[in-house]
Formats: sequence, C-alpha cells, structure tokens
Amino acid sequence: MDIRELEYFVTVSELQNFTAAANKLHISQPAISKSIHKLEEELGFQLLDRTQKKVLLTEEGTVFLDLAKDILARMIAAQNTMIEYKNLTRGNFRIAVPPLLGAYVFPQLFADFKKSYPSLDMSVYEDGSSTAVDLVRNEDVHVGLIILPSNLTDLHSHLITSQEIVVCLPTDHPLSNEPFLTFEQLKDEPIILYNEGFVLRKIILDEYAKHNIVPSVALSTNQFQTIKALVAKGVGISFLPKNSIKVVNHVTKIPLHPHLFLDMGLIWKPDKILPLACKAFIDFVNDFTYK
Amino acid sequence: MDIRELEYFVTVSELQNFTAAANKLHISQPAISKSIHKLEEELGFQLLDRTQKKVLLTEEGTVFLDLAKDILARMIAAQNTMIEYKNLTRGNFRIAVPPLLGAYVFPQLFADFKKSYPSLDMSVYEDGSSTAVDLVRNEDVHVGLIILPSNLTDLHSHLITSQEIVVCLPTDHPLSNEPFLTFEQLKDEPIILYNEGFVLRKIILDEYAKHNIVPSVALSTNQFQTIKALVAKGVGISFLPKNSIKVVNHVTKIPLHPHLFLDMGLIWKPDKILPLACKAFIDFVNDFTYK
DNA sequence: TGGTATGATAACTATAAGTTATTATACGGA
DNA sequence: TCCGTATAATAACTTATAGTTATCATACCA
Repeated sequence: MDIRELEYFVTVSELQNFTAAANKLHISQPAISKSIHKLEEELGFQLLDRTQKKVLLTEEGTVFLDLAKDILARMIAAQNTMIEYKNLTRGNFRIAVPPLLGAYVFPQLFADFKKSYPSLDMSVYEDGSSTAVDLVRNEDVHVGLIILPSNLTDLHSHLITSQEIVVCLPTDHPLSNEPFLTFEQLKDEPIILYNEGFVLRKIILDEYAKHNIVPSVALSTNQFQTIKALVAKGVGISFLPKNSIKVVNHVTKIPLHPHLFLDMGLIWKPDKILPLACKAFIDFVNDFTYK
Repeated sequence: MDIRELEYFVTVSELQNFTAAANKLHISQPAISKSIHKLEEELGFQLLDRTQKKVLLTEEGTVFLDLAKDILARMIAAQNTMIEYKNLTRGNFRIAVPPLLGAYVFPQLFADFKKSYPSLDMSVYEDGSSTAVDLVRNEDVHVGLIILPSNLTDLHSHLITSQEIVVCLPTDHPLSNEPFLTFEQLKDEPIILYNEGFVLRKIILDEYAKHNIVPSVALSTNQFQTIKALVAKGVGISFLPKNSIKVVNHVTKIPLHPHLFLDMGLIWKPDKILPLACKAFIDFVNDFTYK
C-alpha cells in the first residue's frame, strides 16, 4: 500500500473515470487500472464498481476513500512544513548571549535579523551560570555570542564587531576634558565593575595588572544600567564599550591610551549539523556590520 | 516521498543506527543509506547527523520524524480498518423489511445473524411508502425481505421460508371446529385486512376474486396486533401466516382448502457490488432455516 | 444496431529499489 | 598513540515493478 496508489485511487474516485484520472495524473490508463487492481488485490475486495458507465465507489471503497484522503492530506502537509524549513519561513535555533552583549550588541543584531527572517525564532540563553562557550560545547545552544578571542581551537568563530573600550567618568570629573587617559592617570580612581565571571571585568583587571596597579573596586554589579547610573552619580569611574553608551547625562567617555578593544563574535561547533535557521543566522552575521 | 522511505527513516531514527535498522527491516544496509539520501535530497537538507558514532536527528529531522510517525500510524490504522471489513468484524448494509415480515420473520433472522456476526450492522428500512422491491431497484437498500414471487426478472432472489396462510377465527365461531375451510364457506364472513399496499391483502383479495366472491371488508389496518385483537373480539375473520401467531387467546387457526402458502425471500440487484457484510448476510440466509 | 467511450489485458520497456563487494572513517581498548 | 572493529558511503550490478503501447471486450447512446 503505497502513497502513489492512494493518490491514483482518490483521483479515480473523484473523477469517476479511469481515463480522465490517467490524463490528470499524466500517466497512461492501463497504469491506473493496474494500480487500482493491485490495491484491491491487497485489500481483498473491490473498491470501485466498474459495471456501470460511471465508476462508482463500493461501500468499502467509500470508507477507504476517506482514510486515503486523510493520509494524502497529511503527507502534503508534512511536505509543506519541510518546504517551509527549507525556505527559511519556519525554523528556530538556540543562541547563548552573555549579559553584556545582550545589552547592546544583540538587540541590534536580533532586530536586523528578524527584519530579514521574520518567521525564524531564536531561543536566547542569557543565564550567567554557564559561559556561552560551555553551552556551545555541550550543544545546549547552537551558537554563542562572545567576547573574542578565547582559546577556541575546537570551535568555529566569526568576528562581528571590534568595539573600543572607553573610560566613563562623571562629566564634572577633573579628568573629563582630557583627549585620552592612561591607566597611570586612573590608578587612584575608585572603579565600578561587572561582577565576577563577566569577561569585561577580567579584561579591565588584566589591564590594571599589566601596569602593576591594584585598583580600588568601589562596587560590582551585573546590571549595565546600574554601572552607568553610579558613574553619573560620581561613585566611581568605569570601562565600557564605546557604542554601548550613546549619550548619558553627566557621563563623559574618553578613550584609553593605548587604545583598548573588545572583539565580539559568534562561535559554533564545527562538524555539528546546525538547523537551517541557525545557518541563516551565521550567514546573516557574516554580512552584518554593527552600526 | 514514499511510505517506505518514511518507514526506513523512522526505524533508523529510533535505532540510531543504519545497520541495525537494515537488519530489522530485512534489507541490506546500502538500501537504507540510499533511501535516506533520497529523502534528504528531495527535502533539500539533512535529517540525520552521521558525524558522531550514533546517528542523531538534526533539528529538521526531529520535526520530520513526528510527521512521518503520524503518517505511518494513520497508514497502519487505515489498513487495519480495511482488514476488519475483510474479516467481517466491521461493516454495515441496508435492508428493506416490510411491516408484515418485520413482525415475525425478520426478528429471528436478525437475532441469529447477529449471533454469528456481532460486529456487523444493518440499517432496516421498514417504511411503507416504497415497496421493498423499489428500494432494492433504486439501490436505496442492498437487499430486501419480501413475499415471493413477484415478477422479478431483473433481481436475484432467494427463498427463506414458505409459510401457510391460515384462517383466524374467534374461538367461539361456528366454523372454529372445522379441520379446514374453503372460501365458499367464508363468503359471508366480514374480514379484517392489512391496508392497501400490503402484499398479504392483495393475495387474499386475489383468492376471493378467483372464487368470484366479493368479501365484506370490516376494517383495514397496518397493525398486526390490531388484526389479532379484532379477530379475538369477534369483529371479523382474518388470514395470517401460520407461524406469525403462536397462541392467542380466543383465536383459532384453521388451514384453507386448498392450502395457501406465502413464500418469503431475500432479493438483491444482480451485478451490483454489495458490501461484504451484505454478502455475508445473503450467504447466511442461504443456510438459514426458519423455525 | 452500430459507433463511441471506457476499462481490462498482454507484451514490452524503463525506472528505481535492492544486492554484493568494497572503501573510508570514527571510536574504543590495549 | 595505534590498531581493530563497527558503521556508513559508494560503485557496479541485478531484480522488481511501475509505466508504456497496442489491442480487445463491453456498456451505453444515438
């Protein structure tokens, strides 16, 4: 019992005519005869009554017609669903986005991607409990948005944007008019950082360490907004990606000397077969330029 | 996209192994490989990830697996349904049963048939508006239970039972002790008959006519019970099949001379393909002896 | 009653499903 | 780290079957 046989049977039933069905299906009439006979042989009774001029369904044929139509409809529905996946009008994937990147790189990326692929869904994992790299390695997510480079010989990666890290000072700070600042100039300033575990914290502390300075950490938080507000209030200075803070009242941004950059990119597991939606996202990111 | 391909895909997905699936399906492993490749080719993307030791579903494969399983389940359900029709554990047909036969031949027949084929259903058409013969000719029903013979060259028929028609008299009637009765003896008795359109009425009136007697019809009814009650009350005499009245108070049954018989049988349209359930009924009736 | 339409049948062809033999590769144990 | 095993892919070939053309039998309509 074959899908093709069902299709032939349904067509003959509807047209009540073998020859017409053959024409509609673009095959010869004997092929239809053979197929229907095979089906009837297999079932053990007649489905069609050919004694009259018109081909009519037997009682059993009527029952079988309904079943066959249902199966064919589901077959077509399944094909259409898969075509949607193929056409990227359906699909979803999982992406890990750490808080820092979720705050300012991801929204733009997401919005632009959605404009191109409105039907594709992504599930965002922003949990701070595992790093994005681990989530990708464990295949809990298909791709991760991270600060590059890490030691990622086992993962593919793609750079999205390189952002300069700038010093954030209260506007009325004595250093706020300098064209650039060095870590030496900042050694006595209390600083506001992300909590332990955030990549940006580590990068800043590593820079201080390079200059053999032990900074005074006024406060740690996992909230981007909190950092900005605390800087504005004069609690301390901070370091943030240049574009993450457009215009904030009472906060001045000054580049470091030498310049300090933060590379952000996408990572995924090589060899692992990704959802088409995720491949589309990777390709999209490839062409994406962060504004 | 073929049922067989779906079956292979589902088996491989469940066993996570091409070779094991091939063994289970009793075909060679390359046949499975080819089939899965064909499916993937057609859909335009991979369903299975063979990069690991175990064969794993891709995201699209997971979606397709559900759809494929559903289609296969419905295919099997359809086959099982048709097997039930074949095995006569499912099925139904339509039968015309005129009121007279519905009252005493049919109940026995129906009960015995149901004992042999408890899952088969029959829809009984007992409407007096069309005759059973017409209902069979128009294919409103598959078979009819009728008084034979009629002029039925266009229909197949099968005799079920031949019943003697007896005179029904009140027990205190002067003729109630006769061993048999002739129409001559009954010419002045008021008679109670079925309504116009009932076969038995016509048979009785035809018999009177043969003897050139115009009987006095006291009353006509379409109710079997009414006839019996009216005879018991002495309103008139009547004529009924011998076995239709077992023992009724105040009613005596006396054979006619010469004997008058009523042949009852089943009719159906030749060439017309009947439901298997109906064929089973015809075969059953063939072996049936009316008690 | 003869012509047309239609399904069945027979013989043949083409397609595709399946087979065996073999290769490439990933994984696990020593 | 390397070898042996398990497993999927590939190639070449065979078989099964779906489809074709040609033709016949039959039912219906004018």
